[in-house]
Amino acid sequence: MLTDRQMMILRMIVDNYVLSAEPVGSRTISKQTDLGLSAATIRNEMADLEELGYLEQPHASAGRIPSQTGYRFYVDHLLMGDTRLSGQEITRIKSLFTERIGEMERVAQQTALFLSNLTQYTAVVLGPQVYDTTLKNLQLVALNDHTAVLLMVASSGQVYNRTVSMPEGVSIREMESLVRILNARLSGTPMYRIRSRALEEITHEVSRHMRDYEEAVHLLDQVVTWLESDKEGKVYLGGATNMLLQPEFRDVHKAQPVLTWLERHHDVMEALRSDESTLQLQVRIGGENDVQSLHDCSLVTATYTVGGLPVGVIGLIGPTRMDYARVIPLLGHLSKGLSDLLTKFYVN
Amino acid sequence: MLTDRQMMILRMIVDNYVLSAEPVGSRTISKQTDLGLSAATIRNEMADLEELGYLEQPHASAGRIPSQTGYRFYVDHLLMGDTRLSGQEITRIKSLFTERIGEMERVAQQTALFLSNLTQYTAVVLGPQVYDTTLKNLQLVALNDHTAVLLMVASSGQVYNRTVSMPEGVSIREMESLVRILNARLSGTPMYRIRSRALEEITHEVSRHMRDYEEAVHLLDQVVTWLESDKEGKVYLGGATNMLLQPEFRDVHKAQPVLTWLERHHDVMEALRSDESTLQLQVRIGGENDVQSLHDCSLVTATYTVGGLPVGVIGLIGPTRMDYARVIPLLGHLSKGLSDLLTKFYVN
DNA sequence: TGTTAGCACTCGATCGCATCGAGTGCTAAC
DNA sequence: GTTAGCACTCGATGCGATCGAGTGCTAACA
Repeated sequence: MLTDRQMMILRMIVDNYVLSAEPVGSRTISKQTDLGLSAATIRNEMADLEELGYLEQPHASAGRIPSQTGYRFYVDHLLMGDTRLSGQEITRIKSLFTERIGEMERVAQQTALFLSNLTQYTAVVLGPQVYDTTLKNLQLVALNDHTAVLLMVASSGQVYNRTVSMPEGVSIREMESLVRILNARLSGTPMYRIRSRALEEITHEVSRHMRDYEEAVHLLDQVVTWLESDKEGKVYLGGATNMLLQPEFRDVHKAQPVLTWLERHHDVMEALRSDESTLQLQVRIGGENDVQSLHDCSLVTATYTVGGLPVGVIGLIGPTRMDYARVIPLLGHLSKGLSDLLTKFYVN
Repeated sequence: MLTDRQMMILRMIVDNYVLSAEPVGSRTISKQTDLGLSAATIRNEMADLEELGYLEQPHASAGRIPSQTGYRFYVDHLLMGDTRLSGQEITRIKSLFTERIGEMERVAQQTALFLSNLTQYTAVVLGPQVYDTTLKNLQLVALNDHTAVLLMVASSGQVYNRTVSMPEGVSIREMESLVRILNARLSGTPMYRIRSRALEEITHEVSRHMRDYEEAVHLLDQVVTWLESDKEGKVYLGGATNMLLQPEFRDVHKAQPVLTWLERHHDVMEALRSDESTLQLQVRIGGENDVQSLHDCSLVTATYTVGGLPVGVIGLIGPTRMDYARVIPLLGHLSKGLSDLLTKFYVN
């Protein structure tokens, strides 16, 4: 186990390195500490800390930088209750969520921008995706004789739409009655049960309203398939180019894989969605990330909820040398605020 | 005016430079040309072309690179009918648009990805935005006692939604009847005329259904404001990080402004939307761009239409040294394909 | 036993300098 | 008008000297 002094030194090294991005020397620490310890003493401690695996030396005559385990220890044991947010920042966070809610989309996008502006890191917000949602409403709006828009509102307030063109032999009228039946019979049904209920109860009723039985079944199947299809949540990015501001990514070849990964929204979603079920705030440091491209990054994520159920994730991606002391409480407050806002709106 | 030979040399220099990103020397041209001209002759011509402003020399003992006017001349006079798309590529473009249309969004996003994959440049697609669209349908779907989703379908097939929370003293029922009235009275109305018609004809009818007259007027005003508010089209990017693949942007400080600009979707929209009304394909080379951050880039845009009316823009952003000979016909085909697809669906 | 001053040592960063080579401009000959 | 030849330019590359921040170790000290 580390002595108190070692912890203090480790902590100072991390704090310094986070700020400067340059290896921290013994003199620097010696000067900053108030327990008048000489550089030589610090050096001894630093050598010990390196042996224990908490520090690293980029090269023989350089200062020390925290190792991955060093950061891990810092995050797990040295940050307890250390919130480095100014009162001003906290009120700014709160005021962000006092606005009227407009579209869900806009809230998510704005949260991402806010986070990235405040931190100079890259923010990721996974749009709300509710698993045990039910079907609220289904509508068909005809655009012309052969095209219509199918609208679906979920109980979580999300709206999905797709354009459908009528197959030969099916009129818009028929399609409208199909949708009317579905709406009447299925509204309130959990999404994942839609198919079974549709097949059980509705098929024959639908076919009564349509001339072509084959087409009727086919069309019904298509609509149901769409309804139950994964409405993959969206990914909102803020400040992706902030990555380029970080000294460790000044080399294009370092930055490129990360930025490219960020463009693959599907992968991003997959990577973050896995943290969702544990309601905890998660910190993934460097190699702790499963994603290869993020091995030089850290990823801090928090889950936000509606009525206590996890529905989405907000997160920050930055270099391993991340300002955890700021980022962690920031995400904490923000996910709380977002949860409260959404809960107020979408829970009865 | 340039001689035929000068044009040929200019053309070869551009072609070479586009490929290699390195200044082109006289020997290179001399070898490639079949009219057995020696390097010295080419050198003379190149000196002339430089004096005329079509070429530049990065430094005294280097080869030549095209100047902005050089590119301009190349694009305007040397590319006529020169389509360097393989037959395979053309069929790939066509097949991209034979799929079923799902959501408009997906089409736009996929077009952007397709373009960026095919070119290694950054693709931008402005989602369809129709100006003289009419209101097709308005719906209110209640989520609970105090929250509902307001849906609007435009005649162009686009769907907009927003969450509304009931003010004190207004019930969901009342709101529903308000929306019903609006729907009955306004559907078919051009968007820009909604406010005047709403105020003229509807205000007093609405107030008959609501207890609180003040609230009624206020609510009506809010809904109308939302309806007529700019439904700003969306911006879809593809391969933004492709920018980093280009040698001219290997330096982070060169790439950063462009990538940051691309993140500001509103600015991107503004910059591209201006080209929309001219149905022509537009080429903006380097400094021809109004946007400062794009002074080292070229922007090629094409408009796509529905029923002959411009509704959106697709474009490519790359270094000034862009493969115009490929990019221009590519955008031409693609905008044509997109226009045809959308027209087939959305025009009766 | 823990702390500290002193000192030799290491190693990246920076600078100057020589070298190399692609490519030019110019001149003279064809 | 075209071309061979040649001196010249200038970025790129490589090498060695120098510099300095920071270390590890030893010996002295409290």
